[in-house]
Amino acid sequence: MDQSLTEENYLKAIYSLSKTQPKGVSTKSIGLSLEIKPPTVSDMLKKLSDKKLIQYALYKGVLPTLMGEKIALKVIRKHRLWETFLVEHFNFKWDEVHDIAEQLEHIKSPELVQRLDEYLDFPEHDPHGDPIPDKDGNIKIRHKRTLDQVTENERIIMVGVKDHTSEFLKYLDSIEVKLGSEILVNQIIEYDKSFLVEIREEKKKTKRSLSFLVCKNILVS
Amino acid sequence: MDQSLTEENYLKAIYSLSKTQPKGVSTKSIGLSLEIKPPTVSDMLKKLSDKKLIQYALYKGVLPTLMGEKIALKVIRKHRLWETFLVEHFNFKWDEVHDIAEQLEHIKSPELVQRLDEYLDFPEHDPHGDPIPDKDGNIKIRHKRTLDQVTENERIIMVGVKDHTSEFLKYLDSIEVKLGSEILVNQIIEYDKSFLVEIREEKKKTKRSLSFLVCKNILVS
DNA sequence: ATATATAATTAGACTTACCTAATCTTTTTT
DNA sequence: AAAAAAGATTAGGTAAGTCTAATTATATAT
Repeated sequence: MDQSLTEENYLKAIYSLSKTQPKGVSTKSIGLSLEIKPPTVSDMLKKLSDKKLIQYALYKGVLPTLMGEKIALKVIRKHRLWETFLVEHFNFKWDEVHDIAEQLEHIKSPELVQRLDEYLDFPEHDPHGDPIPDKDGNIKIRHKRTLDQVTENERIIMVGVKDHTSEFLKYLDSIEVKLGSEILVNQIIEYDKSFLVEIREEKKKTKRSLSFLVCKNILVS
Repeated sequence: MDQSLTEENYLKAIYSLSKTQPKGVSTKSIGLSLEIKPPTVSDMLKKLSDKKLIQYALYKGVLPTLMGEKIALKVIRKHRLWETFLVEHFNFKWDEVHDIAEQLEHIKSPELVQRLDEYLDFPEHDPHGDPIPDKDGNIKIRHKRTLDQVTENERIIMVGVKDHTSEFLKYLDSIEVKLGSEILVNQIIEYDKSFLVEIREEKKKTKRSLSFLVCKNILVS
């Protein structure tokens, strides 16, 4: 009945990749995402398919079944709840929690998840702005724009990141861009598509130049 | 450098058993404690011995080395800190936390343990009265009496349990005996060595009869 | 449309952690 | 002190999850 830690990781990866490969997730991309060689992935796909957790036909990409998706969402729920917990109660920074949550997400105890959710007062988003699935696996995927899609003179709010690496998150810290920051796009430089913006906090207003790559990884609404 | 989850469990079991088998822990008892068959235990003993985590000679009992003991104490520390956390902050009962802590104790993050310890304000005892090793692995093992060793008319304080099963803990709940309860031994019945006691709480005083077996599993000071 | 490149799978092997059956050692009993 | 019992180890095997090398299938490019 229960999945192994490894199976959970595969399902999570397949679920996430299916959002960008909706016609079927390739063996190769799963391997890249989990740092596992393709033949190993192939074996696991067979296994997950036998368990009816993914749809699989030889040489075609895979997609989670309803059951598989449900399991993936449970793991993602736990991951994001723990990240929220670590930041809100243990004073970790948003770039420090991923690896720990990667372990905590596999703790098996529905009761614990319930208490955690209550303790956090049923949060809807984790510290990176990602939505937290509810206990039935319902997730609100609001289709968000990235900052690079915003036009000149728009005023938007930073609501999430696409790149979750500690490197990127620390960079955002250094330029004082955080969830909830108000960003005014003053000018878009044609040449390199970089953005001149004004970041407005409580009292402070700061002018910054943001590269195209950085803009591509900032979610706004 | 790092131990596997399995190795950690063996070291923890060996450490604990060494307290009652100080001349050497038998293969059989390790197997019983971990519910693993002796030949499997033998294999692991060889492995742990190669890693210099236990002292081992064929057909003799084993004991942890300094390094092995240090690792065991780290795991025990995490287990007891998590149990404390679950009871104090997530409102679990003392009989519900063991299995969850059994999983949480293997989370690898020294930083997390440190924050957990701080969050709990550096507790010295877990919800069952067991001492929590400090971050250097120092543990205060106070040699405590069990209730059956107390003489008539003594007044003592309940400070721990020897039996950690949910069954026993729930029984104690049902008779309202908890850590810190004041117990007055009124009479010891010769025939079955049961104890007639008075349990004193804030306002209430309750008379109870406790069987010899129950007394054997209650630690007092 | 065929050749080439890319991707996926199969075949065979390794490690960890487990097992049973058989053997060897130590302890206990008579 | 020898026989019996208990305990520990060795031998050989299994399942999960990984790998490399070889093969097969699909996609791409002339």
